[in-house]
Amino acid sequence: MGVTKTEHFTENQNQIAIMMKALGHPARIAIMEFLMKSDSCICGDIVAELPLAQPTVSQHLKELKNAGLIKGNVEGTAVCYCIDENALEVLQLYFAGMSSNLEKQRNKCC
Amino acid sequence: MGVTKTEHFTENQNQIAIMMKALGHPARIAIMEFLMKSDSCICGDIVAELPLAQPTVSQHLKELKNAGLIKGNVEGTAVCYCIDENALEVLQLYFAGMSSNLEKQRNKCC
DNA sequence: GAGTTATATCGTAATATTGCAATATAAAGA
DNA sequence: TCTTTATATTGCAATATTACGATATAACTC
Repeated sequence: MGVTKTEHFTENQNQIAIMMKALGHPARIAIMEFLMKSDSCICGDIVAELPLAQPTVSQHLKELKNAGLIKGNVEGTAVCYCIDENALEVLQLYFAGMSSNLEKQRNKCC
Repeated sequence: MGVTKTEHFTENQNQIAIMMKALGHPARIAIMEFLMKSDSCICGDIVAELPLAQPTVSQHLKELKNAGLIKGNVEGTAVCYCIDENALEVLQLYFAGMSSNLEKQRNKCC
């Protein structure tokens, strides 16, 4: 097989999984951290920063964009990529909710 | 090729990516949510809950465990899986840090 | 328009993931 | 010990991901 059975899970579970999957690669984590720390969001600067070829970086950017984690603005010949704050908030709230939920249930088993 | 170039990224970036990757599948998100919501952490109950065959669920549990997100306790013939609170806290703090960082940098570009 | 610069897409090889049937293992009970 | 029950492992087919050279596209500059 090799096909994920997305249809058996809730829309929310699939949505979270898609975002997590996009973040499940060190290059894409590095891109997110670069966009967060740096003043620049120019694609060329990301390519220069990462130890990967330009087509590879372009592909990683595309995946982050498809997952809704970043957005891209064309500026002349350059493209400016930025973190989508809404997406990040979804993730932040998801994990905050999980953590506080765990707190309540402590020592229930194991 | 097809091999992730982990050696070019920081240990922290790789560690975060490993955990995110493990959560990058709806079945594994469903498992985490089940372990969070339910009183049970018995493997058999997870298998019963998920729309996947037992070997498939076993494999997903293994991946979550390898990523450090859950821990397993043998209890007779059953195995009790629980969320590793430390791992979840790492993720929660990671996203909280990102969110607050973004807040500061709002409207810098794009 | 020709050349330059920045980014995306195509094509492809190497490798990884997903899912499950079949089977193995390991503990509990008869 | 034999059987049952619960979980893990193996093996394999289908598919997805990763990386990059080659090439395409698209917007500036002259």
